[in-house]
Amino acid sequence: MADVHYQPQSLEAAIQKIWHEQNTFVTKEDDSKEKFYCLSMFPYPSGKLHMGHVRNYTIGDVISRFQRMQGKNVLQPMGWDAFGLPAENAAMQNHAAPAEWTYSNIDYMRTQLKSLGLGFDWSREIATCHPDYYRWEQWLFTKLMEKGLVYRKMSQVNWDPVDQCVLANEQVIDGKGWRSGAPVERKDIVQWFVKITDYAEELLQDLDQLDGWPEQVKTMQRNWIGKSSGLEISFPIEGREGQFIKVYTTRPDTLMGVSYLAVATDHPVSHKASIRNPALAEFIEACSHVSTAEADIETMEKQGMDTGVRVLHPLTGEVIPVWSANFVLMSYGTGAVMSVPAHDQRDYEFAQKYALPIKPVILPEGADTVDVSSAAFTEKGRLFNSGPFDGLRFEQALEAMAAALSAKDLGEKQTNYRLRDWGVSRQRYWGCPIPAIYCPACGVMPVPEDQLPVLLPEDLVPDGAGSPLAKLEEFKNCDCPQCGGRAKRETDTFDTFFESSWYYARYASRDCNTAMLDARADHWLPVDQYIGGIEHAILHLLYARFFHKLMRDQGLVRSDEPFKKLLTQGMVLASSWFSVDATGKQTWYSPLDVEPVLDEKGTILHGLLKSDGRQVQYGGVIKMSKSKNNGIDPQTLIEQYGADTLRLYIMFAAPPEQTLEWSDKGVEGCYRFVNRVWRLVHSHCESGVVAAYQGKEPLSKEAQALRLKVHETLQKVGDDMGRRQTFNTAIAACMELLNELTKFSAQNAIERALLQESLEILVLMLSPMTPHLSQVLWQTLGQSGLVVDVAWPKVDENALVKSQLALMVQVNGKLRGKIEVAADADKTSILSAAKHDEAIMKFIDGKVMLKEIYVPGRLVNLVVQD
RNA sequence: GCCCAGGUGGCGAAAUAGGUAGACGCAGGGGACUUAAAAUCCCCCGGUAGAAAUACCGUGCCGGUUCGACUCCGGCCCUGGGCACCA
Repeated sequence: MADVHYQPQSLEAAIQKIWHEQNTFVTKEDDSKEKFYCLSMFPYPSGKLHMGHVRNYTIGDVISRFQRMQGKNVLQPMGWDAFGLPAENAAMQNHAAPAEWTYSNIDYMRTQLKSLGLGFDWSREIATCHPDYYRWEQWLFTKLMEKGLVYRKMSQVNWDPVDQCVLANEQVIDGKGWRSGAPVERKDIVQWFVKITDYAEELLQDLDQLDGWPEQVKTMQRNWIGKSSGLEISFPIEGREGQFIKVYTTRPDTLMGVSYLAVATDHPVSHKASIRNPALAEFIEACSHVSTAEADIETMEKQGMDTGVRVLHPLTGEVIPVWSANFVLMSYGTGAVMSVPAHDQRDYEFAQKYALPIKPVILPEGADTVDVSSAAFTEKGRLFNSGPFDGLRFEQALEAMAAALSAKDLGEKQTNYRLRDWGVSRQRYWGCPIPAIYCPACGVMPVPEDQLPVLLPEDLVPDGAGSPLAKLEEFKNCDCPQCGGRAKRETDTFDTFFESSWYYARYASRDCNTAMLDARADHWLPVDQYIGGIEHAILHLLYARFFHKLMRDQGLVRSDEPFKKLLTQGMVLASSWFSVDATGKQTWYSPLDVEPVLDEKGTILHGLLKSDGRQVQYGGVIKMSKSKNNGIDPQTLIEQYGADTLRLYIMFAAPPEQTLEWSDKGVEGCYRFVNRVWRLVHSHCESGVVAAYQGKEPLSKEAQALRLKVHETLQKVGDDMGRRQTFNTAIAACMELLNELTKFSAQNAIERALLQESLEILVLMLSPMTPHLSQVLWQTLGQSGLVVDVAWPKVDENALVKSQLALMVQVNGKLRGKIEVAADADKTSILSAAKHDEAIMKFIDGKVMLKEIYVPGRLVNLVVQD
């Protein structure tokens, strides 16, 4: 035959050209077909595609193509989460405007996505930094202002005293600013908040209708929302008539065991007390040098100091000290907690450290003493040491305490949420301007609709010392829309989660310039399949759910939830290598430049640099990142093996939810497979294509077995790709089938027709993963048209009928043999066959049979007395 | 610290509803083809004992439920993700 070699580079470019010319993936609303909206999380345009993107978008593309072959009208859009911090950092480095950097990154990454053969509808492309996009979130925000769903309040940020700017949590390293190295300070500034807590209950309840979401993600969101019920209790401040410290507790049953109150270091009580207490002032100052990140606060050493303030127990009048403590957060609840060391472990440790009293008031069920000599007793039980409440259990105690407190007007039952309102202000330049105006005469007001959008000037270059917007007079100064006097514009920009909270809806109405969304949004929404990293399980997905409800209540969409089904993909990892120089500085090397050295068991000892043979240390298999220099560039692989091989490997190496460890050798294995498919199709077609076997003519035993395998595989692959979404096992099944097909040699015209049928099915099954290869081979097999428009092949039930079954036979649960039985054999004859099998008789001879178990189609277990 | 996952051969993994542990692939070993190499094709490949048949052990650790546990239950260890200004 003419030697036709597999040349992915030219082949893939040619197929991509056809898709482009025929507008293959441009999607229109079409009521004659079931719609399927398949969405992958849009990328931040960081410069170039990384493997995590490749994985995300390949999964989405495979699902999209599979669903299209099921006859659905598939929408798969793509866009750019284009505002954000990295653009400002790059701008500072290159002394260029973030806009320029962002747009050129977008252009490059778009060509990369196209070279992967992803079937996106590019006519719907969105970049969130474009005014046509962000004007609508400004508009929605002004509507929320009118509805009272946003407000301003003081809130803490990480402040770099040298660079005079607000730092993101990730810019605080060991309590110091990443650029200046100065210890961070906490600073209170006025910021905008959106009342997500007004929707807390609905966000919680509606999780129950998200059947297509992983349980794990729903659990995380439930815990994040953190609904609890308890009491809010007021402790009167001694000597200050009419003043109280309010606390919220979920354990009111322990109220009689309170030994102190703990308030945040930035609680008004702390501040007031510190005025005449230099030691306390110093303590509070010291505590202010910790980042605002909860993980930092929760893991630091618990410290506190007596404020000297005293409160009265609301029921007994007992005098209770008030401590200022670094682990109490002002932004949580009331910024104060009641401490019961006997029944809370953190309070216990704190009390031990500062020699505060530990008063047990709860007994374990059925016991008459409680041991708190080494740890708190944190379970619920029966009250004692609690005066009139002795003997009560939790529920009764809650009611009784609530009644007693409410009689004195010092407490009431309350439902609380851990969820806090969404702080959306950022003191940054490269973001969407918050559309608000401050007039000295008229106050704070939204920018009127006819003045939207508030345009972000795109030519500014940040210098690291605060937001350039705040320094730009022509941006800042404006006229008051009410009185016409001089006014100031808000110079903060939105949290970038704002943009990513509604982009999924805008794709449907992306060219609408009269409204945020139009009727097409309800045609496509909700998203049928959403795919993205597990790291977005809480924040992004919760904010997007919230935004959807805000848009619904604004009359923009009808559905309650944006994402019907969610697939959370795992990260892409690679091995890492480093060396340490005399000063302790680590240098990281690309895994491509290192030859691992193994011991005889295969454990990695160290590596040798391919360049000069220097020894380097193994840093384990970790997330691909720039800082660890262990990223693998997808572009190189596309050039070397083609997009199909890369796509196939990334889908084969692990199930989508799991982390994926990169292996160059694994890619080669997939390349071999692709080549084998190529060669088998060509060697079959060498002697001409034939019509596929239809299941009519009788087949030889071998041919029948092969056809069974083909249709079993088809059944499995359809199930794996559709219901199970385990693409790795689908590909493994295709590999098994290829192995069988390679061994089979067609002896006559009927068997050649069978091979034709088998190859057509194989090519179609693989097409979601290897769309270019399949397209070309489809034509080689004598077919015309686009594979993506071919209907998914149907399983021939007749091909699945088996006459014989292989059953495992166990004795006392241990595998001892196998038997072949007729497919329609009954239980009695199967058990008898098992008992008369030579291998089995050895194990049951002369023993008392206790039980005979037959699991239909699977196994026999004979239980005998030992 | 808190919340959520995961842990199976030398490696990535499979076992879908409690029923053959290790499919498929990688690496490795042996062979065929070749002047040779590459490519390709075939065979072997969890551990221990054994020439083999086979037996025993084996799914992070300890214990439990069951005729039968990678799978269910209780406790522990380790690794990863998130923790509200990275996206």
